[in-house]
Amino acid sequence: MDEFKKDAVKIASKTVPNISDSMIEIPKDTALGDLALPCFLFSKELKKSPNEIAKLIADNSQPSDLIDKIIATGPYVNFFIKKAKFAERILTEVAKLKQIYGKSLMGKGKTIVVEFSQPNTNKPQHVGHVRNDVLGAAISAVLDFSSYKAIKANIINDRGIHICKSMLAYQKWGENREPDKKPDHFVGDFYVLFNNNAKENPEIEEEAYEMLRLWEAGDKDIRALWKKMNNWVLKGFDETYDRLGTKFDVIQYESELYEKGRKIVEEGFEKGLLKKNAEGAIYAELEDLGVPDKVVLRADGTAIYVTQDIYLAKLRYEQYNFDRAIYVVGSEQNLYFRQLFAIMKRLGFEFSDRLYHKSYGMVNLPEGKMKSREGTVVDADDIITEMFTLAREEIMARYSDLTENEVNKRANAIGIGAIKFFMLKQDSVKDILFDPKESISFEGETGPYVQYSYARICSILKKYGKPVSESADFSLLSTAQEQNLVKTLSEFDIHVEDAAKNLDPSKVAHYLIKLSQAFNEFYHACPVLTEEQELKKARILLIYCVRQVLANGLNLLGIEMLEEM
RNA sequence: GGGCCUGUAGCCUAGCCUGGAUAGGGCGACAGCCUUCUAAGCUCUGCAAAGAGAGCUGUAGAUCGAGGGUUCGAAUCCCUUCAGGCCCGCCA
Repeated sequence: MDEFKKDAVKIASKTVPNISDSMIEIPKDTALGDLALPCFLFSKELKKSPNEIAKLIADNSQPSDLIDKIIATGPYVNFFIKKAKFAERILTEVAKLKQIYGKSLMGKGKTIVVEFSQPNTNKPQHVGHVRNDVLGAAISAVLDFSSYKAIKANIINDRGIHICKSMLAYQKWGENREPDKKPDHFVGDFYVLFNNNAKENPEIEEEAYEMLRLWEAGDKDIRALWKKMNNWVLKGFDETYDRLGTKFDVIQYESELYEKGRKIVEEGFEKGLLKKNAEGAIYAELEDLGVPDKVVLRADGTAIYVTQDIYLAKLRYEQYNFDRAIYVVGSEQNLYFRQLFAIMKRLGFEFSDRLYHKSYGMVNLPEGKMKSREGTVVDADDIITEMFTLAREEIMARYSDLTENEVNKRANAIGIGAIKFFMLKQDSVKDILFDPKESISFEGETGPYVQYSYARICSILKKYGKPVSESADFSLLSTAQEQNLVKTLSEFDIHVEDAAKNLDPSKVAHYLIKLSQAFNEFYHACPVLTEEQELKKARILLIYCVRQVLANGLNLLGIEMLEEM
């Protein structure tokens, strides 16, 4: 499109000086034109109304190689591009670049660490984690596609008071049993048990703290129990990650970092950068940086979450020399991250301004807020299973001759695709209401809708049965639906760039809906296989390109494609 | 009490950063359509009833939370205000 913009600028420049590419807009409605120049800005200088100026420019302009006609509409000069030329440019490019169509060089040579997931090993992951996992993976994929080197980093929160609570409950009431269900769920039950019990017996809270002290002191029995239960949970997590297709480049464990965090804190205190309060806890004074003070080491010397986070940031910088480190964490921790970043600044780490908190809204349920302590959460595994089952039923209702294997493969792609798309399609700052029964439908703006469009194209291409030709008579693509499809294809890179700049995969999701809609409108208006030779050839190339771009977009969101649904 | 975020049709949502042409989608409702999906079968390089649909079209539905300001022009920028969410732990 840039080429066409430049031409429009060139044409208009004959009448009005100092026009830049960036002044050219794309009209909301294609009926108005393909490119537009608003004339408000020239009004003052030329002492004429925008409408007059627009008319002047239009009257004074001649069509070119790329531009077909120039018309003034109100205060706008609208350019109509030569559709065949445009289709030729776009379709040839897609067919040539294939899976790298839309890729930009924005982040060439730059490294970004993307931390996400951060599970706690005292309980299974819930639906909120699914949003995190899916968002983190998609952001990483979008950055990769924009030529950044994205490092997917997971930090397992495998130590701390909450872990001890599950452990204590198991010690008291677990009778040394082995897991009789998915092991992370088994452990999570003891966390709930602890909290239920603590309501009547608050003294067990103190017991948990005692256990944490023993743990930090390296008590053999406690460490053995900890190891055993953590391994159970981690095994359960692996299964969940596997189902979601979540992968990491690096996994770190809080238990291996906190000691070094404590060292940094103690050094910071000796240097006078950190203070000690009356009880003996070390804290950072941050008022001058616009955030409340924050304790970084308990009075009894045990570490808290931020202790290891300080070291982890430093470690990552040493390891990767990152240009940015992004923390994908829920909005309830907005203040925490402002404090963490301020602490890093206080401690004199020059990279502190490269740290960024990618905040996202909560996942709510119709019944209200989830509380893991009370066990009122919807587990990630349950929702995955529910969507899989739902997809399976839909497939079974349509086909009866598929192998069990094939049904499961499709159900998996569709069910997981639906969850991912649902989690990614809206602005991440907003809370979402997740009604397991109603929220995810397969109709409307959904993952399956996009997958279905992809499958439809596969079906046509399969029936066509011949190799797709990269050349065609592009002037035959003359209907509104075809031209709209071409135009939509040309916009892919803009949306990917937007997604990368804003760390916002929802831009890609919206684009895929738009492209799918454009395709389905085309599908109904324009037959492919029954057309005469030349037109068929052109349309085949067109849908082949659509399929490619759908694939490229779905890949960014981590959603699988199916040749048949 | 303070800080941060959100408010767009019955419901969900895009647009807000970077102000411009009638606020774009989706669900649900109503009225239609269907040729590529699945297809029994047939006079079988083709034609296909019917079905399904996660397909398409149209209709109705919006004081862009409210008020004020800036501007030629405000959903978009600024101020005030109301409502909701989150946070203000030596939890994570």
